[in-house]
Amino acid sequence: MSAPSRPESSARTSDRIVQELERDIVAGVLPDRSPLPPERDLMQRFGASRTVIREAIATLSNRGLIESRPRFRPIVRKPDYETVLNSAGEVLRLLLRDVAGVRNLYQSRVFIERALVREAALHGRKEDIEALSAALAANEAAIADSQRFYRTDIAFHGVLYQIPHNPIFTALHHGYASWLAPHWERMPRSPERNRVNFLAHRDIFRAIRDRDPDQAEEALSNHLNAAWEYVRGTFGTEMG
Amino acid sequence: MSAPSRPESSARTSDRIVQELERDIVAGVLPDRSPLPPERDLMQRFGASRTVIREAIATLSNRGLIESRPRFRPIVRKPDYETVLNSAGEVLRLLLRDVAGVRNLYQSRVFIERALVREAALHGRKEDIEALSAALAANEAAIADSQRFYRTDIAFHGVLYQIPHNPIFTALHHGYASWLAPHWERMPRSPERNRVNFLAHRDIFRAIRDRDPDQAEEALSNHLNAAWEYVRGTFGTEMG
DNA sequence: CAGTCTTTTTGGTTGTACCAAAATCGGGAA
DNA sequence: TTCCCGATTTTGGTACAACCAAAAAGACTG
Repeated sequence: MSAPSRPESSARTSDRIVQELERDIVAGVLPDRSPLPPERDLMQRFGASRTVIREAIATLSNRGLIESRPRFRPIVRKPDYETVLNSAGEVLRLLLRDVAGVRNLYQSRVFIERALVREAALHGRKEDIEALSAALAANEAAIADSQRFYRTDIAFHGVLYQIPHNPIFTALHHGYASWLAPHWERMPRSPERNRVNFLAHRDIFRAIRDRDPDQAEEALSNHLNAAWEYVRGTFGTEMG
Repeated sequence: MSAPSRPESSARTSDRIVQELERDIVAGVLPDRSPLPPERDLMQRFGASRTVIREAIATLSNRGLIESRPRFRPIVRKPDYETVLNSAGEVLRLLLRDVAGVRNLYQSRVFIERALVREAALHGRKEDIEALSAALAANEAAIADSQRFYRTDIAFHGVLYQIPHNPIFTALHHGYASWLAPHWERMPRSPERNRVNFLAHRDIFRAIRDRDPDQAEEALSNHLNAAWEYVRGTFGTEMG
């Protein structure tokens, strides 16, 4: 176990190149947002064929360390937590084709947010509460405009993810939003429905403001579970 | 916004092949654990050059949909949540080179586990409590053997991640274990230290068994924060 | 039937070549 | 001079042919 159980036959040239370029990117030798050197330059630098170089580039692209639109020079992207979640998302999407996958993901979201509202109620700073209050106001102001309401809805929940001041949660929020979006966007919307959601948000906010974690958690649970029930119908077949 | 904002110049042949192979893998046409067809077969099937085929294979490999050891036939891997977390992990590792990254990750773990022990205390079933009890016993039995203690330690925490019965958390536990392992393994160990950790586990377990979520959460916080303080010293420089 | 040796298959890599689109350059028009 | 447009160069996308070494498969022998 403790032995280096990875013979790790790193005999693949492209892997070496990937590693080296990764180093350069995180170290800033290849600055963020700058274009990657041309493939023909890289093959000279690494003494490898273009095939190998392109393989390395493809790997970096899949990792999210470079943005490569089809006919353009790849752009270097210094990795952050968004990058991490994005690369996970590409595979995750395959698991969201059936309802079970969506349910698992949504359940995890509810679980996280329950903890987040507790955290907000117990340790949220004054600025956090104010940010929440502002997001709530924006949410209310958008009730008539379902398109805008959707965005302020996401933003309200987003504030919760910022309270721990941990970039992982910020990224996670964006992840949830983008992964669930395709399923959520087909949910029928209306000012009445928006109003219901706004009121739920208000309940959550008030519980947090009043420093009542149990109440906050319950309000959030009710809100998200109701939303789930609401979208259930939009799925094709049955579900658990 | 609502317009298909993705011109998505799908001019890349390999992308099409990737998609098609992905379909085959999730649909089971290419069974899990079976070897991928030889590259030369694939180039005939898709009417593309080997260059393109290999690019597609590289992409699938990076996504975790096939396991490709250097000189062997790639093995098809039907994606699950482990796959998702693994592919995230490859990028995440780059962010764990500095202490801030490790701290962020560890903080998130503490946050999750605090919620998990609450959940266990409030809604854990009898079997869950029993599993926890068994893991605790194994943990105690391994106090003298630091190597084995480490494993039972991870296993004890792992039980917590299984209580929500959501495969995402199971995968997340494996993720945390493997991502943090390189930093944790350099922590000095001793039977005395193991005993301290075991007692902390026992406190957590008792609080859960007694259905006291607040107590469970606090016991877990103490345990994990103490562990963090303990490994702080093993890092090179200062930290926040 | 087991174990060993030979042949075939297959992945890893290189090199070259061609095309089309992007980036660059340069000259002419305003 | 400045700006715009067209010609030229650069660069990414794809294809084909070939070679090597290791793996897999098959044949052969004890």
